[in-house]
Amino acid sequence: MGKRGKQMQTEILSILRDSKSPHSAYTLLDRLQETYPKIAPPTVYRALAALGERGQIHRLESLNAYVACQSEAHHQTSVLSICEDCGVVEETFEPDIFSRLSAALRKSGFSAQRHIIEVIGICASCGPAQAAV
Amino acid sequence: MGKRGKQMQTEILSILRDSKSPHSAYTLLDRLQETYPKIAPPTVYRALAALGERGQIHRLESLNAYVACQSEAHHQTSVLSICEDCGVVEETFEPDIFSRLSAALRKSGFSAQRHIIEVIGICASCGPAQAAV
DNA sequence: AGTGTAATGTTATATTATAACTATCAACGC
DNA sequence: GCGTTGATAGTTATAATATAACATTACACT
Repeated sequence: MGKRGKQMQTEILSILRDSKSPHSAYTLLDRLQETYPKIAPPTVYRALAALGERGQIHRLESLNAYVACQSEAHHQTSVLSICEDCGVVEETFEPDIFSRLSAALRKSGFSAQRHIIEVIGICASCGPAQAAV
Repeated sequence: MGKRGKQMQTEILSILRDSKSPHSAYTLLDRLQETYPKIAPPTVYRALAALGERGQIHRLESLNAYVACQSEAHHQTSVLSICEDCGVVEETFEPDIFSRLSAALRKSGFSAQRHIIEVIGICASCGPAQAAV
């Protein structure tokens, strides 16, 4: 890995960590171009791929967008909850659910390799309790 | 809903039902164009949206692709397992998992509205047991 | 027929992602 | 040092997915 690649990964990670809402690859590209005017999409996608492989970011498949991993234990599969209202994404660890899921599928001979769990809803801050305040 | 819309939905549903693997919107567009040479992407996306609302198809968020719902009970949320090898998608119903998931998130004040569960792995037909045959 | 509304058609374009090729650079043997 | 090699990064172009915006048609009601 060259210097430039690392640099981009660090920048992207820090942008993602500064916001709890997801960013698309092109939002990141725009942000990076403020500093590095000439970078192109493949640079961003390469950095995202490397960060993803190390478990430092998660891709939200339902949004085509990316968030920083909120845990120290990267590579632990997590549930991503997405607030429809404010866009905040939270990460929850429910290892039980993943093992039950794998077990259920194994009954029909399916061998699970990767789980995607995303839940769309309304977060605590945006929920009805808060609407009344 | 006009006649044409229904027609497209029926065609799409029948294409999806004829194959256990997912189709992208543009694959469907190509297929439909064999019969209706002039249709454009919005026609396909409108039909997919209507089918989705009625629970007759599922969108695979991780693949940007669509499959027919395999159950009679549409709108029951399901687990979609995707074989990395042959591409077959199976639908499994695990209501327990969804309720546990909602319950877990509710603890932190999140109110779940829609669950996306996709599991990538190797199906029974492609698995190691079969590789040996 | 005339009017209003919803569905459909059409054109254009936005958004997301990757292929394919070129250039750079660092490590290594000579 | 010098060329060779292999990996990384840059560049250009384009593929793939999705929707905005507006025009047209069909249809229900009077």
